[in-house]
Amino acid sequence: MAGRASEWHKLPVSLKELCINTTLRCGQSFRWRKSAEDEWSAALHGRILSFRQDASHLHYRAIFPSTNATPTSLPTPPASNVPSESDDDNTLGLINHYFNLEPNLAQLYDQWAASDANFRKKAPKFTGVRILRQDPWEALIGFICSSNNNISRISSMVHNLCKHYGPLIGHINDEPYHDFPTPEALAVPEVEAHLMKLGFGYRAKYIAKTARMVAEEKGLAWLEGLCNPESPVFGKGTAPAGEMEDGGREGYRKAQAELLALHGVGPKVADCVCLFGLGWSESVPVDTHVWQIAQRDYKFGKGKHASLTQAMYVAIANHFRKLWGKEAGWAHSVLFTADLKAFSDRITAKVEIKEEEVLVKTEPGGSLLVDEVVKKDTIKRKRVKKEPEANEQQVVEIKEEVVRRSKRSRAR
DNA sequence: GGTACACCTCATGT
DNA sequence: AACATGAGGTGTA
Repeated sequence: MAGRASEWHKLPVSLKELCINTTLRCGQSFRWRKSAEDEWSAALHGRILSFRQDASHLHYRAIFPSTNATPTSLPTPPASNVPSESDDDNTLGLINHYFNLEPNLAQLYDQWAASDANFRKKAPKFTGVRILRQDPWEALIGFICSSNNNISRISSMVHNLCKHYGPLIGHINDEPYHDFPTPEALAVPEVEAHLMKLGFGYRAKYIAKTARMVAEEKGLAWLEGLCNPESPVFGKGTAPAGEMEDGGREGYRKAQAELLALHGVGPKVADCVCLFGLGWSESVPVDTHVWQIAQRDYKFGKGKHASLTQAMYVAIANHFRKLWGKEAGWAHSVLFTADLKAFSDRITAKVEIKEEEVLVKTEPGGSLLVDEVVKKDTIKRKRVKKEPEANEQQVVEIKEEVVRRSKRSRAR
């Protein structure tokens, strides 16, 4: 049963300022599900949020539980952030906060482009990538799941956490949507064995330990206290965030250092939590992917036995901070996204179209090519041949072949 | 301090 | 069909 208030509203936003199709899929959040064509939904702050976007507007809808039950883990946004206008539940305030809509993104892109030729070259096809302001606890657990893992599996693991340990908020198309579980919910003794059974592998122990540590020892207030004071968990901050240095501001360095005490949290995961959950925009998480970018485009580690040591990690992060400044983590995320194979169609767009044309031409029977991104580096190509005359079974033959992206341009 | 190596699981390539 | 590799790493020796 759909809860209260499910009309669509809209907010004027250009695609250069926010592109949800990129931002919600680039691996900073693992919660968003496709609820319809060009529609993304997730349970957040005790409601189901859905988004669509066109060239001029972000369209949104909030569905609340039919019962006026107790609010979930996160506090209701303070009234100071309410832009008024029939927004008594402050969904608009939540959206402004979550999408981090305050900064002028086009201006930031210009700034990063001005100081970096590589950014200038790569960024134009990946405009509108915004750093989300996610809940710190959710970001922490999500990125603990990310070690030695890929986006599609991380997403399904996070989905499982919500499904088994998070409060049910509502349904869309009979699909249940759960909010993210609290630390307490994940601190119960059965969690580790259960997650193990759910296929979390060695991360089951990390999650169980970290949940207990936060729930019983450090407290959620400790985690939220690591936030950038200019960008607290919700609302507008007042306190200054400190002076920028090579290694980042003091608050960032402290947050990163404290997070390292948690099980399953190394430098990379800590930096992801800092950037995506705590509002420290200078945090530059260096994973194998960024390491490759640093080698390929910024001449790092070209030596013989170059490996991503701790020293190398810091050197790369510092280099990017010096290059792009206070929002280095943001700029880095744009380049990271540009390198994601799930988006590689944007790089090879022209080639793809040519291939299709050729294939259609060479098959006079009239065939349809449907490329869909199945996983990060593969696409599933369906060739659907249709009978010349229509009968009840239109699709006579469906061939599926899975091919590597990189090889495709040469194949055929 | 820097370097191997194991670690759960899943998908893909050989 | 078994085996290796890598996936947005971390903990340990």
